[in-house]
Amino acid sequence: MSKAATHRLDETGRPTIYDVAHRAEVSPATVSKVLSGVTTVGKANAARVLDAARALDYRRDPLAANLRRGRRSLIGLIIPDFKNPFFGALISAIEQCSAASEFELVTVSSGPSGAAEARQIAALLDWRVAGMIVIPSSARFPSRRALQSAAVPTVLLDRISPELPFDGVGVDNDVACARMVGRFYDAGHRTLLVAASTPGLPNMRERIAGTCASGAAMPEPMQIEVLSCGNDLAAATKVVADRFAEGPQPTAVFTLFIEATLAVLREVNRRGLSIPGALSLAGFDDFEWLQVMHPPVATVVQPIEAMAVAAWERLMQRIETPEPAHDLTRVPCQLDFRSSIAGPPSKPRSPQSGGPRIKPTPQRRIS
Amino acid sequence: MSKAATHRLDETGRPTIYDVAHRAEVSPATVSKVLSGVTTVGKANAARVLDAARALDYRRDPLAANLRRGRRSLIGLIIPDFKNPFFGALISAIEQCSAASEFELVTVSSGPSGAAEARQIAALLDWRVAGMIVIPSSARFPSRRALQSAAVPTVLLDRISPELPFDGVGVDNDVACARMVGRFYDAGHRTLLVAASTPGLPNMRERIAGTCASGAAMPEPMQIEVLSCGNDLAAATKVVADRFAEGPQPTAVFTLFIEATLAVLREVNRRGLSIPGALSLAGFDDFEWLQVMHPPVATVVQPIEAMAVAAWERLMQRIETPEPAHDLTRVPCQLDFRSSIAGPPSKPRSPQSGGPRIKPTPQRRIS
DNA sequence: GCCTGTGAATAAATCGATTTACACAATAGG
DNA sequence: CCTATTGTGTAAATCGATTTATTCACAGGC
Repeated sequence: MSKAATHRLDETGRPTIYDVAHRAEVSPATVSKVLSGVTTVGKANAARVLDAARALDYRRDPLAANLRRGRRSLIGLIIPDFKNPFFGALISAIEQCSAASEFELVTVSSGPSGAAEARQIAALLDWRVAGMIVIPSSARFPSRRALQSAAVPTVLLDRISPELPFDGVGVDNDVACARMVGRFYDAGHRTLLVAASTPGLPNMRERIAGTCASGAAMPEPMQIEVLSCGNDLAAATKVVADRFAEGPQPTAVFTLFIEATLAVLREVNRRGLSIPGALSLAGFDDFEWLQVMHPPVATVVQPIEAMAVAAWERLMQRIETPEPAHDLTRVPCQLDFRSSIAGPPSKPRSPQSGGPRIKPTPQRRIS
Repeated sequence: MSKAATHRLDETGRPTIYDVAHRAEVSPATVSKVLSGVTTVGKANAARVLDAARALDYRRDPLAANLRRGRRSLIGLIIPDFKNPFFGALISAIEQCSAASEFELVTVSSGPSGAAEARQIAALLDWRVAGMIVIPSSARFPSRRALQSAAVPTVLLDRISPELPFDGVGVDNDVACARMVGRFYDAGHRTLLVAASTPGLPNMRERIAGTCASGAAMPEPMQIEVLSCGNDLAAATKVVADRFAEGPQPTAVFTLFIEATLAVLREVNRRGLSIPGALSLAGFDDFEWLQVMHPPVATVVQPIEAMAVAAWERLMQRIETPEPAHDLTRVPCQLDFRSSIAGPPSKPRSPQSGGPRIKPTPQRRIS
């Protein structure tokens, strides 16, 4: 009682549970019970507490509440890079899941190179998050030990691998790539240049594997060349430029990450190549601007919403049942075959001349 | 002592300050002092505490620490939309500032429509953040009262207005737009279509005002038409399409937000217009993909890094000196004049013909 | 009438750190 | 030699909530 009285006076003005208790003429314990929905409280008292809380505009201090109770009310989300709108869309979708739940979402980034990953995970563990969704920055995932020993429910997202001892949600990279390769094949291509990032990311490995396997399995096996383009746009631009300058001119390119797509478009521009006349192009990851290119670029469309929902639900499961199973969920990608893929130039030509023109095929999206 | 002993056994394994104290054979108070850098501790004891902390891999619980001490160690950042890479880059830059400081950054979004703004701000206030950086979702900014009465140091970013009682950091929208208008004028344009979002956002108002004022101030005043395109891509696409279908064919378009730029590019595509032959185009906000368009699109480049640094420094100032001044900082934009701006078509044509057409098939700049 | 069981409410302990107030020793000053 | 001062260290209170253990009243069973 004196606690409430003194407190009410010296603090900046936020009411505490003691103030509410005082006004409702009950004990702080009763207030706590009412506010957290315990049923062993009389109807009359519950109503008085609710009134008092409303009247004082009381909001519980999550610091104190979380400190006392074991389980915490935060979910941590770690993404590699805020600048990549694919991750942005993922955050957005996960945030929507969290808004409908009792948890609050905290998003931090590990930096494109993953330098901050361990630090950020440690910080989130310090805050005693109830669970984490992580897009790992590398296949080795050095923070795994910390996460395991902290026994925090964790779901890996997008870059998942069966070797890591966590639940995971990703897309069917191999299948999607295989289907895109099939499209190149059907259009008549027998050679394909694949622009990958530094292999080592699990999803990238799957994409490369799916692409190569599919190409090799064709009735007339394709000749597939994989290019390691690094992680960022600058590196990819250089690698792509070098490849176009040196090797035999590619007639079909499949870019496995968005920076590579940009890099190829730059090079195509620089050389004045025509798409799909001289070069057919398809890319992983879809963005609106790819549809306003000339011609629109065919892409593998990742099911962002479905990934977010799957990851969230899996995490909620693990929080309720903390058995450390590790299941991998695969969400199927869509392919959007736009007019950037056509047949190869009928004859080998000099790079400048372009190739045969075909009229743009109507856009269609298949599941 | 018994506290430490019991604790060490039943808990999941995180050492507390009592464990460290026990191991270093000092009191918890001493440990706390050493760890927070108080100097009134003997060298020998300090060293022992540090050793013990390292040996136990002790990490302080920020919940307990923040609960006890008045000031908190979190900075809240509220942005409208994670999907917009401009905001993504801003988050990234601010995160770098925070990494070099003692504060941790928590980023949440208010949703493109701002529906969640009040809720998110209230939640951050519950967590007793030390300060906030907010990109308001509307000019009215209904949360201002809550922020003021909580007396939390706050810096508004990007969408700032002298009417709001907070410090603010933004760009020189009017100047940048005026300069871009000058470029159109110099190229020979005397009419200009301006694609704005729903006016009401302070930055958008400034852009419109700067554009109109500059156009009117030219030796031969320009005729400027402002189009309200809504907030999202779908709305902008429709408004732009309607305008191109009905009015006199525009020969120069200045898009004041990125969705409008995309919408215009879509429409240009659909109609097979040539840029800059039939239509000159410039846009606010720069992204890498705008450079791989045909031709590359001229843009106003916002100084993202500088904005982040300015906002961070201003916030740090306000946290140290909590006087509720409200200063507005303006960071200058750069203009990147790319080849999407040229002279207007030499003769006016009928709306149906829409100026010179090019084939919808890709046509690169042949060097 | 007495004992037991149940529902409702509270006092007090607790989470893990910080801070205040005080104790104790060593040094300095007179 | 005694007191004031300074430098170090600790016991205990505290932040604001939750939870445990306990009290109290009342109803039912024998």
